[in-house]
Amino acid sequence: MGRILPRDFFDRETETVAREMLGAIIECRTPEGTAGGMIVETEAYVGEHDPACHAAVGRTKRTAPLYGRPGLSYVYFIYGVHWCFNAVTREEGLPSAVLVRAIEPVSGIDLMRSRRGPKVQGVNLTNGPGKLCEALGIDGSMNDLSLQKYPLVIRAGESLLDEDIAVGPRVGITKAVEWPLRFVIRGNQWVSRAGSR
DNA sequence: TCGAAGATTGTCT
DNA sequence: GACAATCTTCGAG
Repeated sequence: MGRILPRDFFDRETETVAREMLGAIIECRTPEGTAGGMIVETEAYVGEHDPACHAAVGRTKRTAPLYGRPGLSYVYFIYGVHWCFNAVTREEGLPSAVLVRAIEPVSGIDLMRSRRGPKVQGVNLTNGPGKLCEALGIDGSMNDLSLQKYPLVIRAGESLLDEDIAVGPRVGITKAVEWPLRFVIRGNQWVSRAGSR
């Protein structure tokens, strides 16, 4: 298993971090056990000038971690049903983050299956922001934590070539949808398909 | 204090 | 493909 990505890794251009997070391993340790997966899909949210970013409406109690140090987690509850996990990037005062939209299970797969339920099969285990959070056991208690220590860490994975990475418009939002800030591993079957209709 | 909207998912048609 | 579920946050009254 690779080294834990240092805080410096996140203290760069958000698009760069989003691109290089592909292939990295996210690992979550809970009392029930440890589960981890390779990141195969990310989206960049780049500050107050990005109308789709939560920070576009200004600093609130909810978006406070976005304004914090690079390398923090930002976990938020959406639609009253699902959690979404982000890694905060850039220096303090510039609120941007990378949304992890899909992972490929690597470890603790039985644990993920038991959390997601017996009916869930195949790629449905983790091919969406809400799904991967449930599978890994991420919830509100994981918000605003350092990603350099447990329970939640991101480890270096295999390095990818440019031709392994596809860039496209973001998914599931209503503002600035056409901005090419979505990064996926080309051809990976675990990539989320939400919104690709 | 109330109403509206949201970086989604599961289920039904 | 369409729609409901369900909660947190924000802005208006």
